[in-house]
Amino acid sequence: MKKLPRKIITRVLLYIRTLEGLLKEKRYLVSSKQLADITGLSDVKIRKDISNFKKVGRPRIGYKTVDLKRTLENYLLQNNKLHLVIFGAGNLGSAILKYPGFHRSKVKLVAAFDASKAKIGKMINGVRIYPVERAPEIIKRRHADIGIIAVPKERCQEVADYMVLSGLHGIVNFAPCSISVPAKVQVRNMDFTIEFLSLFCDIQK
Amino acid sequence: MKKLPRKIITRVLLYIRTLEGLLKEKRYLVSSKQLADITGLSDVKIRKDISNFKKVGRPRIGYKTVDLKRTLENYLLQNNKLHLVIFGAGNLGSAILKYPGFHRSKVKLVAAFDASKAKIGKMINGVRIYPVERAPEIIKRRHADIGIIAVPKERCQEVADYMVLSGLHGIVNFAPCSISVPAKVQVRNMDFTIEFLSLFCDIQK
DNA sequence: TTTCAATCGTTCCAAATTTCACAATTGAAA
DNA sequence: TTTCAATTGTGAAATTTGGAACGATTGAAA
Repeated sequence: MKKLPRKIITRVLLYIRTLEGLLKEKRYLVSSKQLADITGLSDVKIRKDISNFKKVGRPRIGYKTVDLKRTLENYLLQNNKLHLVIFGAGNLGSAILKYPGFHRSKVKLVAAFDASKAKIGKMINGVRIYPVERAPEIIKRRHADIGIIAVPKERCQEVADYMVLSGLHGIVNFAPCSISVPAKVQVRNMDFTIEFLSLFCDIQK
Repeated sequence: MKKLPRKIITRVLLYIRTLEGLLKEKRYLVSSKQLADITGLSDVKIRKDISNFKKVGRPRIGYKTVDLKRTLENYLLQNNKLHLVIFGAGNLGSAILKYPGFHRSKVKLVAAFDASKAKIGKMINGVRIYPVERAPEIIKRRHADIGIIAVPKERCQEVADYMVLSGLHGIVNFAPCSISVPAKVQVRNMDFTIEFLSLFCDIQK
């Protein structure tokens, strides 16, 4: 299948999260209109996103929650599991380690790395903290795909370089700074302050 | 000036953050190409974003860092300061309270609210934790603009309702769930897991 | 059985966004 | 002084995204 734009992928993941929620409430049928009400998106957009996969809805009825979820997951994740590692086990790192995200079965944080001797060997939410030097070895052994940066921004580029060296192909950067990496490595930046201010600008006018 | 689309606003905030960094390194001139290298965006896009404001660059020379930063800030923030409150002072809430974002002078977290008796009265990073019931009063007194949701998702909608009731016009939701609010209230969702998985999908193909 | 209302899937069009191409400007070097 | 290379700013083309319209399908009700 053709590669989908990031925007659609992100929305589809939101649908999957929403479908998980509906399943917990034992709602086994759902229409694009209902999904639209929950997510705040338009029903047409949702149908169009879904139609990128295969015909799975039935007119007049809607979608079977279970089937739709499975269809979206199959196309997007293809039975693969995401193995994450995190650099930095401070306040933010610990919070991410304990983040109760959806889709536990597909996403697993497999190791944390920290420079502080005092933290090495400790566990947070079932994940062991290792010295940074062991990152290349552990990343290879655990087949980690993506690394999270949760270190102070002064260390950000240095850690990013080390992540690339260790063989990671994706980086989610929570530090409020830009990093420079080879083109083959994908980066997502999560700067809280930029989000706050951008919302602020929106509501000002 | 005409209201800019959110995408441009977000990028301009990134430029401001970048310019702050350059100033710290005493770099007083910068070209769109250099900004492009740092941020990973294209130089044309950067010039076009900047041209929404006023002519501030000089051909062959580039932009004066200080002037460009001031211009962007003036148009976007207009000397206003952002007052934030946060609901939930658990792991994630504490991490946000300690987040070392840029632009400290314009962004201030003024109060935290938590349901746990044990936390009331404590301070985190200079911010006092209050009982949730005092939110409406404190939000009005401190002129808070935006509220952050950092509570478990089971409490998410309930807290969102309370935030709207308290007079907030913007919500940044860190819980992995959707919330329903009146149209006048703007919401930004920050679901870490969706970010991780969306990056994962990108690097898979 | 026929009609009807709800809903999906899709085509076409409009709007937003990005990229391209290039004229205009400017300091530096010949 | 003249030329040149670097850089800005911008109009137009290209691409992407979102929305409107609508035919097709389907179970329910008359």
